[in-house]
Amino acid sequence: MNDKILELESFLPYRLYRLADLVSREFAAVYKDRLGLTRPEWRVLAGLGQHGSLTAKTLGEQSAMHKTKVSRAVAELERRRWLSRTPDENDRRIEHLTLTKAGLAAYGEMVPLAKAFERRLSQAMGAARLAEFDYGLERLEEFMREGEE
Amino acid sequence: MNDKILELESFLPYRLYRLADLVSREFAAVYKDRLGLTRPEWRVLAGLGQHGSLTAKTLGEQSAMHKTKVSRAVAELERRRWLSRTPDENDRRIEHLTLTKAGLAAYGEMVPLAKAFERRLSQAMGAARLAEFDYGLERLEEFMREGEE
DNA sequence: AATCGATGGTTACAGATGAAACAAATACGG
DNA sequence: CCGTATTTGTTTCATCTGTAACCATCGATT
Repeated sequence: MNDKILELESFLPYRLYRLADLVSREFAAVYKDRLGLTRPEWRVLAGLGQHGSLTAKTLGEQSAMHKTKVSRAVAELERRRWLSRTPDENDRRIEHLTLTKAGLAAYGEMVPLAKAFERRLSQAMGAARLAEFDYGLERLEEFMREGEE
Repeated sequence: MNDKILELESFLPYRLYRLADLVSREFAAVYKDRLGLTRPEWRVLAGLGQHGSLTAKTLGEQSAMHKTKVSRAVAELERRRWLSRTPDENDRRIEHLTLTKAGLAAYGEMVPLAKAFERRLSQAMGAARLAEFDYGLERLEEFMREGEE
């Protein structure tokens, strides 16, 4: 092993990033073509579809997005009337975000597409392999989160 | 399994992207603090450090970057005099890019840091787990590349 | 209840990004 | 050769991004 040289193509951070980028772009094509959404917008839709109602802050945590991304994505979905804001009764800084009928319809359209996409990915590995891979992801996530706070 | 709902936190594309983003940011802090590089610049440095001399095109393929990113990163590293361009004798569209002394020094400084970073990641999983994980990455990469061309 | 720090969220700004248009050179079919 | 298509690389432009500044509100302390 030459330790003066780094093999980029087997460097874990690079491989991870490249794969994630590739996968993410491919999937982005789905919701972009279909619904004209950006990634932050898709994540907001996904977050609210899954949880029913969230504040901007919780939404950001739940979907790992910077608050400015959340703010802008929410504004856009509101403009389309795919979500609505309900002021909190006790804390006027907060608004509860909920999908409208139209938003739910869009979400309902995306869910099977997302699942189909994921299924294709999973099939690229076997089910057993996938479990191992998932576990690896988990360990890494956990490791990264430790170093944080 | 409710098939009307997608669990974002276990959705593979999302998990991959989130982890890659986290890891990438953390590592970016290293080369940013240390050398003031952006990610594209770091990749150019890494590509040339590893391969000695490349054209912009090859560099782009080798490091999975859009040609405009390559173009700009190369321009910046040239401005710093970390790399130099040598015109190709047979094809005047092409320039061969090589690191200067200063560029090599920076690369030499980064390699052990990169390896240390990767080692810490690897240790988050066992060695056996890592092999499985690597294999999973490979399968996914391959699968994604198939769908391409 | 007045003050002061923390919190939820938006906005302004500066930098990074990719699609598309571009320039310069080469390849290739007639 | 000539003209056209292709390749390499840069630039332009419109969009996306995060940092930092900001505003309004809340909570705790006095």
